[in-house]
Amino acid sequence: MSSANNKTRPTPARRLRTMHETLAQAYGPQHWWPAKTPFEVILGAYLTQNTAWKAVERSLANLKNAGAVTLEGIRALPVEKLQELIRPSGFVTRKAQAVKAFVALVDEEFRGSLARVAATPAGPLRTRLLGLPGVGPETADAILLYAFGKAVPMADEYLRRIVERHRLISPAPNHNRKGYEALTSLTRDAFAADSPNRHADLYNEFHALVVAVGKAHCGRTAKCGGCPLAGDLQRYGPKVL
DNA sequence: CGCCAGGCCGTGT
DNA sequence: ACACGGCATGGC
Repeated sequence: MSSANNKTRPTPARRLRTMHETLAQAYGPQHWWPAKTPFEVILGAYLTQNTAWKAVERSLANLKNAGAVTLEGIRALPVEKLQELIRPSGFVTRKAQAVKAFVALVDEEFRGSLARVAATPAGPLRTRLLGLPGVGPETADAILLYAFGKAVPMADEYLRRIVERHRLISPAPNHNRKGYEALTSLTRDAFAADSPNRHADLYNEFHALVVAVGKAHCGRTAKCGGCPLAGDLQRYGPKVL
């Protein structure tokens, strides 16, 4: 046997489901995504790529002042002006072009209607989004889940760290596409026993809680002191990193 | 003043 | 397939 308590150790999916409850107790309802409209969610999803949310807030404030938190607002904006407005969140060349490309997709393939985009089934829509420049799996899933309410689990750097540090999955290949899918697959498994009509809400809340705990405790170096999940790690994990 | 943030992409092996 | 830098900017 590899360890003394193998028999009583829950499956990784079970542990993750329990961690969701622990986080929900610790942090309460998160009311995600922090945005008023689906399009604002989408803009935030682009802008927050490898960027602190605080910086995204300043960019969104700039866009609001310019009346550009709408499809038509972005359409009317020259890319140079768009770059200027989103400058606080960095990677402006790429992000401005990427946002323009999203609007172009809506215009050219959905006749300018975000509602028509939202009405598209999650699978095909995910493929379309992944075909856009500046949209990887996480951005695509954030849009599907938080802008359009699809029952799509999402993962991020924080979840990867939590899952790795708690040894829920093997040390794993770094960062690549396969690693991301392992995380979303594990998340699906974690909530598989829950009613399907609750999955969208559960995925929504779970990721929001992961970010909440992640910001406080799951930086590049772990800050496990005071972490609500420390008990789980102590009980089942080999050691705190 | 360095490190880093709610990733993605191109290039090299 | 997978590792590795670069990408821009501002907070702490």
